[in-house]
Amino acid sequence: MAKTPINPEPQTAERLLDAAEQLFAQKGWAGASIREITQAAGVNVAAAHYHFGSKEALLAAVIERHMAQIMAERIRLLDEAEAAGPADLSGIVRAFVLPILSQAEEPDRGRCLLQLVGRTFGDPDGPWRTACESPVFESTRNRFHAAFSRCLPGLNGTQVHWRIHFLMGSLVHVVLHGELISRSTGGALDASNLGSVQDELIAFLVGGLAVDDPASEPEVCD
Amino acid sequence: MAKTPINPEPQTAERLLDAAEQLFAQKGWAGASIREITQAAGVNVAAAHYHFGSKEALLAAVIERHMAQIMAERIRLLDEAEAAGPADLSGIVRAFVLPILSQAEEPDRGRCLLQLVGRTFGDPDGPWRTACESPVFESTRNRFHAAFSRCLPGLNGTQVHWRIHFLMGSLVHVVLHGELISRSTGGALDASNLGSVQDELIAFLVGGLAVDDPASEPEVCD
DNA sequence: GGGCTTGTCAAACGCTCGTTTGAATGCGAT
DNA sequence: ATCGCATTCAAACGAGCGTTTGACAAGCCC
Repeated sequence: MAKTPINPEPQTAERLLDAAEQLFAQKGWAGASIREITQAAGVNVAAAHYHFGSKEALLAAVIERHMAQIMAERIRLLDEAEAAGPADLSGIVRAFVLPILSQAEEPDRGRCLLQLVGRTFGDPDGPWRTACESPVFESTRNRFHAAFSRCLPGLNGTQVHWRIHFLMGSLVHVVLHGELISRSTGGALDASNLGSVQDELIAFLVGGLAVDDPASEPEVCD
Repeated sequence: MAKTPINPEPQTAERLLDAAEQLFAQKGWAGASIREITQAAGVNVAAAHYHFGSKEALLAAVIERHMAQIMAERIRLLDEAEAAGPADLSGIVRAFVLPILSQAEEPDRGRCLLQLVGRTFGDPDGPWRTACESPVFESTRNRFHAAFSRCLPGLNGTQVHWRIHFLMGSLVHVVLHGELISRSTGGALDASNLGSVQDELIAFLVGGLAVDDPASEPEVCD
């Protein structure tokens, strides 16, 4: 029961989680092997199964280790934004987006975790999908759906739902490929321009969320 | 030289491409095996290496088979939109988005191919990335960058570049997960509502692209 | 001390992987 | 008839996979 670590190396399980996080993010579920992970962690192959039971359970543990904390941070920011009455659209978007983006800033663990979770959306049936259907995700999504709906009275629930997913698409794309996108414009993605990219993203998302219901204005005008 | 097929089964290579497309899209690069693919195609394991040389080359052949055609369709629509003077924002977005979405409608091959390519963005270093850095992609991106820039005179090149990527994120997300998103609202994603989802997406993207430069208006107002 | 649990280790389990081989087949050209 | 070429096939290659096993060391409780 982990009363006191017995051996001189106290954190086998945590080092496994670290290595698994990084390698799953880099190579994907099928691409990263238990042997690679245990070797990177400097532990025996059997240790992974002893501590987690299976490769799949190891992945689930990696995701759960950090994702609930991001959801909590989202809720905290939303509470903060709604402290003085209903929040405006920009505030809700920031509460949704900033916990992800600030995690993406720290290159060591944060970005790996996010690439890992972002890959969830690209792997249709792997363990990723089921791992991300936890109630924490569900409740957070409901909370934000309500906040957005309050801010966008002209839209019905389905429309809000779709727009949240449009938002998530842009967000995931930036987290996964921000560095590559930035490099293709000539620059890097460091502290000097990361803030402005975040502002650009938030502005884009607010602009998209706030457009009028296309069904109510069938005419196209620029 | 494929003068005339000799054996009674005329298209071994094409059936391999079909099966590879579907299984790569379903299971990912490392998740789909040559044995699975050749079995689904009803051909021998060695046929894959005889016709394509390696698993990696097979994937490249799959991508190249359809992606250039989507790019050509994008350019065609953009030409059409610009036939009578500079196109408006909505017209450019439609030219960029519709070839993808209409492919996504046909469940047989189109959607598989798009899930396959969409996964490209989620697989950092696999053969996907290099396969999608072809000059066809490059030139199409440049063409649309110019069109968007003309439509958004208040933004510099880097801003336009980022906004195009925000757009691509939403687009890829919808293509990959449209069915799942739709199911989570209770309905399916069939012909009855697919058109409205497309309109919603285009409206969202136009709204996001058209927002003012956030750097020039530092104040937040809803 | 004698059990008992916890953790680690090397070794092996059966299996699937991508790839290669070499023989067999069908067909046009000489 | 004979060669050459294109194509297919069953079988095998070595490597790596996830997982299991059994032994062994170290601390706890009686």
